[in-house]
Amino acid sequence: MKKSTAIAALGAMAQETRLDIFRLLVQKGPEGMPAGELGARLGQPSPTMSFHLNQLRFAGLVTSRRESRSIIYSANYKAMNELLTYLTENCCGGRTELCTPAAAVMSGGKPLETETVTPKSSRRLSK
Amino acid sequence: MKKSTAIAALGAMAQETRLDIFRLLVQKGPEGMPAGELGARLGQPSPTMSFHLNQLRFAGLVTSRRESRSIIYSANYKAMNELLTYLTENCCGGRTELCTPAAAVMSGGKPLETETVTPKSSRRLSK
DNA sequence: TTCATAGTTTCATATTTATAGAAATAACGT
DNA sequence: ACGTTATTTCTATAAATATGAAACTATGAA
Repeated sequence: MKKSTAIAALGAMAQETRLDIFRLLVQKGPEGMPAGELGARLGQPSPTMSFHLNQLRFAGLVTSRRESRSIIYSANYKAMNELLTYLTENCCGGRTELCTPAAAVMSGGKPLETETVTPKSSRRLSK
Repeated sequence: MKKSTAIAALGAMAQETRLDIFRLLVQKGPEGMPAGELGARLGQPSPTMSFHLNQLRFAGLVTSRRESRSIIYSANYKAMNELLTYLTENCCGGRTELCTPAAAVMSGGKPLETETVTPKSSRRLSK
């Protein structure tokens, strides 16, 4: 992975709404989630969502596909994997063991605490 | 690790000069490196360095100590470890194996390619 | 003390990023 | 063709970030 790619990915993750988006998509799996549902869950207006989704897309962290009226976004696990690899290789000075996440050791660790996201504006999901 | 801490760390790394600084410090080890030498190696003026070093310090990624006239910065491996753990746990949806860096598997992998940093202004190091 | 060195802080400026209303576009049902 | 829904693009504005000159602070040496 090129340095510039890593910087783009880091910058994309370094923002609360985008980090929330990515976490939701990762939980959802390859099936993905439409932009509207993401916006409703995070309590963000659609232009704001569109902006952040674009940032994530340019950074290669999510992919999108149209499905009838909706546009479905999904997490790109490969990109996240490559980012973690980059950080591990480049920012742990050979001393890989010093920076290796605990989770990696116990393969099949705890199943991700689902710390529910609090929407800013309370808006209803799907009617 | 709190979400806000992770965002601060990601933001700190998402900038070329700061990523370069961190990589140099990680390579150097706990001994650390004075601000001046970092600036000389990266070809950045001191106020710029001071600014970026502060960002890294606020994000908890580096520590500093005064040693006579110099101020020595060192990488905080623990912080980087925690960031990687956070990303692995929160952004890999339980599917830890999908995002686990290869480097973590082959413990004691390749010793970090030292891709030399090109200084912007060609300035001499140490006289 | 005075001087040089190593760094920081202050400041002005330029650039980038974030937010959200209004308007435009796309896909579908009638 | 028309209305509805889903999302984007355009636009404006506010806020955060990056840069470097100039001024300031701390340390050690002459």
